[in-house]
Amino acid sequence: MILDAAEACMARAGPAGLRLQEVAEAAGVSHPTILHHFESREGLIRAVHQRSLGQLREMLTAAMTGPGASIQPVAATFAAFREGLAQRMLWMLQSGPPPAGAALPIFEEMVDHLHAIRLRLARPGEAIERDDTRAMVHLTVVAAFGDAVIGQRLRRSPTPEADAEGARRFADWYARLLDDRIG
Amino acid sequence: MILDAAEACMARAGPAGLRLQEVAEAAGVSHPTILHHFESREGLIRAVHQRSLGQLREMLTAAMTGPGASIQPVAATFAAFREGLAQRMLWMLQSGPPPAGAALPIFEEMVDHLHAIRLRLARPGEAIERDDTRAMVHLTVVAAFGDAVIGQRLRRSPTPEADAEGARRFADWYARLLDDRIG
DNA sequence: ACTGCTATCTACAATACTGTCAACAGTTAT
DNA sequence: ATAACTGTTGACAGTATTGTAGATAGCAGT
Repeated sequence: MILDAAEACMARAGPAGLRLQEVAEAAGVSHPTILHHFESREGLIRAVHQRSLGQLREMLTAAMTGPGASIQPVAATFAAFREGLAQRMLWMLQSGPPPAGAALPIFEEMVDHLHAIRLRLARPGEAIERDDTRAMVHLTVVAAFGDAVIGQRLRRSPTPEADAEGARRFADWYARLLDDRIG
Repeated sequence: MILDAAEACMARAGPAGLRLQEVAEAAGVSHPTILHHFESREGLIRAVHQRSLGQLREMLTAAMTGPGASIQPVAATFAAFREGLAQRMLWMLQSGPPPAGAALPIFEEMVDHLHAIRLRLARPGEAIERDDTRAMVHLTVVAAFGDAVIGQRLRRSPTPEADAEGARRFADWYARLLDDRIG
């Protein structure tokens, strides 16, 4: 699939470093074939982003609606960002302004979701601020994103496996931190 | 200055999108002059990263050794990342493997610094885990990085000024969250 | 069978980009 | 003054990259 090949090439140098010849070779076609399907180099990049946007929504929705109140969803969010979501968001950011609206709706859904949980768990008379919930979700997203992008450089793990384990432990630690704040 | 021009050009498309002609024009010189000083395009990019590395260390040290136990340093860290530190780290990440060691020492210093504060504030008999401190610093760095890169897209601020204000409020909120955990 | 459509290819054109070269000016040392 | 060195430049070479054109093959509908 050409889009997969394009993503693989972007992994090396980002959207600006994408080369049609390279994508073509990776996809096992000639480069005019790519131009035939996507109009231009820019069109190919747009198509990659379009697909990424759908995957972003899918992965975050799955993470959010999983079992558990906080630990599980937070761990799933961190995992999703590590498994390519962060890189795709990065590529979209680096390709100029977002295609209108883009990722905001899913973020608002996450806020709604967590706020409902907090209201359900609240002790009678306890005030639950929506801004507070929004900040929690914001922190979770930026931390998951940041950890996916630079986390590996801060951990001094010798192997990728050890790094993945360290990332899991950090996500769990963070989930408990959030839990203390929620409960 | 050529390095400033190179950074300005990178701001558009990252290291992979850097064009010597473009840098030359921005710097007011011809492109062979750049090659004369930096050997090659790669050499120019390396030089930019070398300088960025020094600035990174400088900014984080300044943020860390500022007044206050937690609120001020955390706010300063977030501000530093927003003022270009995050973008420079991103460029370094996108230019292949780091030049050996690179940013780790400053991270360890931050852990030491915060851990000393925690030990000083600890009630007698209270156990302070170093791994816990490390996780706090890790969270602070990845969150500051993440907020600098994607924070603007999550806030729906109409103007850059409003966004900056929102970022400040979020940094304060986070600093208080950390304070509760420390104190 | 013929027509039109789609996907694909090879070959090519036009441009963009990096890096080299020889020349030139300014500065410093002898 | 002259030589050497440094920083700069325009012109150029070689290659890479995007995009175009025409030819070809497969396939569906008539």
